[in-house]
Amino acid sequence: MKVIELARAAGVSGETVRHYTREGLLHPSRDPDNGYQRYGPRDLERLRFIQRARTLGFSVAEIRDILAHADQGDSPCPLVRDLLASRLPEIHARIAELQALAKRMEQALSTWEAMPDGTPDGHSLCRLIESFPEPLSNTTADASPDAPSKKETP
Amino acid sequence: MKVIELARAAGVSGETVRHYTREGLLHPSRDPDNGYQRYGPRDLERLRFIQRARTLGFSVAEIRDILAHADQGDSPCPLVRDLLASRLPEIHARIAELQALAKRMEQALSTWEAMPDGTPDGHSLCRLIESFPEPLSNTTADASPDAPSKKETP
DNA sequence: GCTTGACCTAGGTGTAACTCATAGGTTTTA
DNA sequence: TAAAACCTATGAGTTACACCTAGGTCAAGC
Repeated sequence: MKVIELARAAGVSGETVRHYTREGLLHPSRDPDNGYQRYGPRDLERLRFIQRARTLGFSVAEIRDILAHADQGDSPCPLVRDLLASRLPEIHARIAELQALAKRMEQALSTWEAMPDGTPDGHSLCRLIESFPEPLSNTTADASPDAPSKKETP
Repeated sequence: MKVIELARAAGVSGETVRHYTREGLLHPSRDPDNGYQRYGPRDLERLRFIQRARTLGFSVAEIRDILAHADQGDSPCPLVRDLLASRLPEIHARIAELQALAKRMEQALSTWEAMPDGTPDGHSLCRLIESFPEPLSNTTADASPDAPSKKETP
């Protein structure tokens, strides 16, 4: 199979297949005549595995690790389970965040209906946003020298 | 105020303040003595506005536009409302996606408990993932020449 | 035989919103 | 006075691809 054939069989773009190959998730052989990448049915299985793992929230790098374990004959299952278990609470947190966001947006839109559309007065920028509660910030001071960072689904 | 002072007052990192400044959301003056950026209380208000807008799901570029409108004396409100209204369904879709993801993950973890932890047999990589339904793929063929793309909250 | 279109290669760029690093100058504090 | 904390500008790294360049390959139709 050539790139596009594999891609079509799995329902992804050729670029995606090339990307996974560059990233070391797929290991095609080479056609000695023209240097084209050649994939076999095992690669299709592998690609489908990748897709399922992606829908489970694994990053490409994590999937590469999982596949590397499996390629070495080790069971990747404990790794997979750990990753899954550690990610799950993050997902739930993200859902809660987004639900709060949606709520704020809906609240904003409905507040709007009660407000005139005109230019906001004086120094105010947009009441709609200005009247919103601030994100829970440590308004006073921050112990750490710099970077109060917050990462999401890494 | 210097960078860090503004940053601490708003509960963000100095880098973030510098980033917003580079991106044109904040317009500090310069200390002629040493070239340091100088922010005033208006910048703190502005930064807090930015934070609220970010929690409402606006991108930095969108906020720059909103602020530019307001700086010109135009009401940014219609712009804000349109952005809000167009983004809301995307947020809901994203929530649904994440909920489905969480469900799959939980299902995976509980399926696991019924399975042995050992090396998966033969050619299987990880039953846990392999036994999952494939993402709804157009397994047969794809009309478009390439790139079945899918974007999320741009 | 030749063109056309679909495909291939490698490599580089772009995306979002920062974060981190580099290299050197300044201010504050002990 | 020296170290710690901060400042400057600039460039690179992060994710998972998509897109582009520039040039090579291949099958089909004329």
